[in-house]
Amino acid sequence: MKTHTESEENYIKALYHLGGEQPVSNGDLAQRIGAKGSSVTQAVKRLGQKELVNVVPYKGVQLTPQGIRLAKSILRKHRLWETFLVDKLGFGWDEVHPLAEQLEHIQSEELVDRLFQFLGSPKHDPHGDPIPERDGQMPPVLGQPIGVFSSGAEIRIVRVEDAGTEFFDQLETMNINLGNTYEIRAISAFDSSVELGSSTGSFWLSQSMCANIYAIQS
Amino acid sequence: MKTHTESEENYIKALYHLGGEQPVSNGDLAQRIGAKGSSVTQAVKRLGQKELVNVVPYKGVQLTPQGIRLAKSILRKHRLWETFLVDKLGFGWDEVHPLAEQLEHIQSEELVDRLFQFLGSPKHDPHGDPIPERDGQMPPVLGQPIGVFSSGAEIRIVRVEDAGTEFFDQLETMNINLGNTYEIRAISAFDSSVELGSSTGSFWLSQSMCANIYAIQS
DNA sequence: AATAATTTTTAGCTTTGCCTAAAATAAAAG
DNA sequence: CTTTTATTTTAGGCAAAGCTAAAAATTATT
Repeated sequence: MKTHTESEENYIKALYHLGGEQPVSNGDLAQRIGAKGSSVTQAVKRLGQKELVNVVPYKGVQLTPQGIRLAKSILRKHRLWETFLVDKLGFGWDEVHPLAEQLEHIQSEELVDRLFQFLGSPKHDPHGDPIPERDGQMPPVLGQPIGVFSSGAEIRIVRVEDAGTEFFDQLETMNINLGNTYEIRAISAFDSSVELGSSTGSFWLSQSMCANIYAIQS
Repeated sequence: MKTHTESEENYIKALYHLGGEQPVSNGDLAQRIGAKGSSVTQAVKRLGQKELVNVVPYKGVQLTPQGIRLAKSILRKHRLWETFLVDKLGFGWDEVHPLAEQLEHIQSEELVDRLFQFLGSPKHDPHGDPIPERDGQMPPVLGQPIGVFSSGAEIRIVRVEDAGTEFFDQLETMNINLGNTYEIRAISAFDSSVELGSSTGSFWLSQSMCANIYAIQS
C-alpha cells in the first residue's frame, strides 16, 4: 500500500462515508469535504490516476476495490484512535472525533497492529461503531433504534449516532452510556417518546433522542 | 499559539536541534532538513514573517523566544509519544523515532496533557532524554559518558545517544537497558574500552559504545 | 589586496490543492 | 421538445514547498 497525502485520504474517507461502494456526486463530495466543486473535480482526477476511484464526468465518482480497501484502513485507524482516546486517556465521546481525524493519517501498519492489541482487540469503538478488521472484514453493526422495541422489553444500549455535541451532552446529562440496561416501561401514543426504567428510577426519552440510540434486546 | 504546517515545525525543530538559541547557517539547516539551500532561504523567510526566527541574510538564522517556545512544545510531544510507543505499545528503542516524527505534529494541548498524565508524568523519555515541561522548563540532562568513570565505580545507565539502528541493535544484543547497574571492573590502557560487571557476569564495551552510553554513579 | 573557492540568495519552474469566474452539460419545467 | 435552472467542468490565479541554474556575497588563499 503506497503512501497518500492527507487530502487524498480525506477524499477517500468522504467517498466511503457518502456512498460506500456506490457512486457519489461532485456536489455531495464538495459539501462533505468543505471545498468548491472545481477543486473536487481536480482532486478526483488525481485519485483516478492512482486507480483509487473511477470517474465518469458529469455522472459521479466511485471507489475502486483498492479505494475501498484504503477507506477501510483509514476508518480502522480512526476508530482505534477514538477507542484509545476514550478508554485510555479519558476523553469524552464528543471530543474525540477531531483528534482522531488527525491521528488517522499516521502511517504505520505496525503501529495500528500494536494499538489494536493494546486496546484489547476491540470490535467496536466507543460509540459502538464497528472497527474494520485488519483484512477489511466488518464486524456487525449493532442494535436497532430504541423506538422499535415494544413495551416491557429489556434492552442494552450498544451504539449511539454521532449526532453532534448537544446530543452527546444530553446523553451525559442523562447518564446514558454504552452497556447500560433498561426496561421499556411505556411508549407515548402522542409523541412516540419512550419511558426507560432501571433500578435507579425512570425517565422519558424524546423520539429524536431514541432515533440516535441503538440497543439490543437482552 | 497559532497553527503551523508540518514543514514549518520541522524547520523549527531542526533549528533548535542544531543551534538551540544560537544562530544556524543556511547550509547546516539545509543538510539537516534534507533540502537544497535555496529552499531553505525561502522557508526561513516565511518563518521570519511569522516572528519565529530572525534572519540576517548571508549570516544565519536564529530562533526568537516564540520560536524556542514552539520548538520545545514540539520536542515535548515527540518525547512523550516516544515514551508511549515504548512503554505502552512495546516498540523497540530504534523503531520509535520515525513514528514520533509523525505524531509530534498532532495539534491538541489537551491531548498532550492527558498523554503526559497517562504516562505517569515522565521527566525523561525512553532514551533518557529530558522531556520539556508544559511551561518550557527542561528537566536535567542525565549522566556522563561511561568513559569518565574510574575503575571500581558502581554506575547506573540513565541515557543513551540516538546513534542509529546498529548502535541500538548492539545494545539489545548486549542486553543493556536504562536502569541497569554495573561495576566498572577495568579500563583498557590500549583502546580505552571498559569492562563492566554485574551479578550475571562481565563484558567489554568498546570506546565508541561507551561514548554513547551515559550513566551516574550509584 | 586581488583572485579563487565557498556559501547564500535570486530567478524561474514544478506539483499539490485550493480559489473565482466563465463555459459546457445535464436535469427540470413549461 | 424547447427553455430555464442547476450541476459540473475548464481556464486561469495564488500560496506553500520543493527543485535547478545563475548571480551575488562572503571567506579563504595566494
